[in-house]
Amino acid sequence: MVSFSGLQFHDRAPVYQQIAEYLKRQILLGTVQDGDPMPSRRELAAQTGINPNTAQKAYRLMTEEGYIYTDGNNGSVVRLTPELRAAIDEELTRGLVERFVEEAKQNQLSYKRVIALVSELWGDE
Amino acid sequence: MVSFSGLQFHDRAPVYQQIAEYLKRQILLGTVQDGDPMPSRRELAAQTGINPNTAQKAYRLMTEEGYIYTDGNNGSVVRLTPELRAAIDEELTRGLVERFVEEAKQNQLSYKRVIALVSELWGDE
DNA sequence: GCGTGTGTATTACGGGTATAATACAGTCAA
DNA sequence: TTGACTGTATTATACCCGTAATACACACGC
Repeated sequence: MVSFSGLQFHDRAPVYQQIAEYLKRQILLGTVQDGDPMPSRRELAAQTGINPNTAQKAYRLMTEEGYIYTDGNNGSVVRLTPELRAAIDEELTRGLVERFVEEAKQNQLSYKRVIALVSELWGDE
Repeated sequence: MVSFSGLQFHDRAPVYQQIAEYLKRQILLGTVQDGDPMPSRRELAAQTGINPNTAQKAYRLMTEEGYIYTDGNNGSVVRLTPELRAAIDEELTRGLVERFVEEAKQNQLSYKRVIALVSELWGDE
């Protein structure tokens, strides 16, 4: 059963999008695999403290994007193909860095300074 | 006269916030300096194709943040102190990188991979 | 059968954002 | 003085987001 107990919301994106993104992260981490059952709408809502309607909206989004499917009354299940996994990696990894680089350039930051700041702010490693 | 003709809006933030951020970028670039006159609300609205009320909202935000002040009926003027400039740099530079690093860590990206991706996607330089 | 849980749908409300249409008072040049 | 511009304010509408309260049909175990 896919768990959303570790999900912490922020206010920079709609809640239902954050839920979908959380699932994608779990997929990339290998925590969630093809065929894994999703909690019910009401259970997810209870886990995360949101409204069941918002949970339903998240499931609709994930269904539209192809990451889950719903079998009648038996709940929803994760669907994962190599293509979907590649799409997630593209969005969460390259897409993240692409948006950052674009914004950094828009702010006229130099490559050198960006690298220095990333190194400084990364902390350990 | 401060110009907003180069401003291109996106939909990830309210328009009035994007206007304020654009001014801050111009300040960091040195294009805008202390005492520079701002266009009128209606002129900014015409320049950028937005509603004068939204422009007014942006001016109110910039006034509250201290980057402009309004002299009665004579229009608004940019105010720039070393403290304000430092605050802008903190927000637009360090803040940007901080949010990126946080999100990258949340997605379990390694420091090494992030640096590699930034280098790859940066292009020239 | 009955209760519980399931997915799904509808309606309503509040808040934030943006637009739209005005309105008013002040300034200033013609 | 008149007209055009200025900043400022108000009201209305519309959309998205999230919550809230229901409602319905279906499936399953007791």
